Amino acid sequence: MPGPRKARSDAEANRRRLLAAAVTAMYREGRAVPLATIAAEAGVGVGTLYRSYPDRDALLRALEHRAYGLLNDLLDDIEREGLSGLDAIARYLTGSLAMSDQLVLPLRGAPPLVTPPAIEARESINRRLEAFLAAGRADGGIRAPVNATDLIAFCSLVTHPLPHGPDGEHLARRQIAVFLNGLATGGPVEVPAPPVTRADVERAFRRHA
Amino acid sequence: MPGPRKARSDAEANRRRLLAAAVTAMYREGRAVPLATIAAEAGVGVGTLYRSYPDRDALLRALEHRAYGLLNDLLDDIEREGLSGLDAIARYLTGSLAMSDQLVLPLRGAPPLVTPPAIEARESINRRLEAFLAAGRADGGIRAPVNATDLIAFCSLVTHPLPHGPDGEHLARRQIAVFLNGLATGGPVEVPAPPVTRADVERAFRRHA
DNA sequence: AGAAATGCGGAACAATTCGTCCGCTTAATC
DNA sequence: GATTAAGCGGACGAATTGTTCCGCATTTCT
Repeated sequence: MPGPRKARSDAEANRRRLLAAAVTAMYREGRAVPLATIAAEAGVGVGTLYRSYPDRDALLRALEHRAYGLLNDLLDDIEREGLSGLDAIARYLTGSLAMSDQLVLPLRGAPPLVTPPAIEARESINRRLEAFLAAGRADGGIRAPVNATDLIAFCSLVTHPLPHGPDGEHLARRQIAVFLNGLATGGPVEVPAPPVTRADVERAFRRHA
Repeated sequence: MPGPRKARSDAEANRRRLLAAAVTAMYREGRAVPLATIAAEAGVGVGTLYRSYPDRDALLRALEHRAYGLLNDLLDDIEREGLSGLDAIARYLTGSLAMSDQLVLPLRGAPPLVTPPAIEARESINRRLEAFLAAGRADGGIRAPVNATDLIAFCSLVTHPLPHGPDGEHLARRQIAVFLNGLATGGPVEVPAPPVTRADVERAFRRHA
């Protein structure tokens, strides 16, 4: 019996190129970028794109999965360097920022993947960030009672494509710095519910054109 | 000579309905929502939409303009209440969050409007926030050397549509609280340039699928 | 090298979305 | 109420984007 032949090596290379092109094109033109553009920039035909990723969702899922891999790699590096507490978190945030063009789109928008590996990847990130927080609270570097979810939310915000100009990154670093300062203090982590009620908003809304 | 007749009153009402529908639909389905959907939800025909806003850009410009109006109204309220310093900023951020579904889309993406009224509106916001910051530094409530641009950037981030679920708003309030804590402290507002170099990113990127 | 199957490209077709145009409705005016 | 023109709706052709399909190139294996 002629067992199943090994997969062709060019297929995987193409998938890699497609993901890279997808992330770049989406970062540049938004999620709605035509799939044909992605294929062209990856240097492959549309057929190749559709074979690996039957629809846009499949592509986005693959990007999400890849983003988890990148973040876990970053955490590997941080742990390997022996960082913990606030330093580790600072490193995590700046590291995420540095590769924000690879992470941004996949991690916002559609509901998160519920496949076992994706769940495990998210839990890994969560677990490791919680460990940094616990260490920071132990050594006094972190006093605010935040949790890993808060960190991830902030990270997701600050790595978003920034308004305009190349000062975007500079601005993002300032945001990170203020956030880290906030973590270091013991102030409240909850702000009162919006003093502006829904009714107020609608009044203003009607007042205005 | 029969002078020019007064404009019909239904036209402006339709424009208002269109803007409201646009902001809602875009918040729900993203910027790329078909214009026909917006028209349908506003209860008007597409022709009416195109008459007032010849293309998508014109619509987005109108939304941006409206967003500036809403923010300046909010600042009016805050000043009328006699708030200043950190309190005023807290109010500004939570107030913006409360109407984030009205602000979000217009203020991100395309380059900002350069028409005189838009410029004046932005300068007004900037000026008033700088005044809050100055007051806060004077009364000691704010020690971080941030500027109005930093505030606006944070606001723009935190009012973005939140990942999922109705805890989104709760999460956003926690972000605001940490940010305010950060403002209150005198820590550095700059974090070192990313310790992860571009080369590192690309290595990780290649290592991963 | 030759055979077999895997994967590729991109033309062709289908589905959306855009934006225009024109006959009809309705508000403004007398 | 009659007149007038601004404004409305929505069908329709154009343009863009999504998806399939199949002949051909490439890789793997003998």
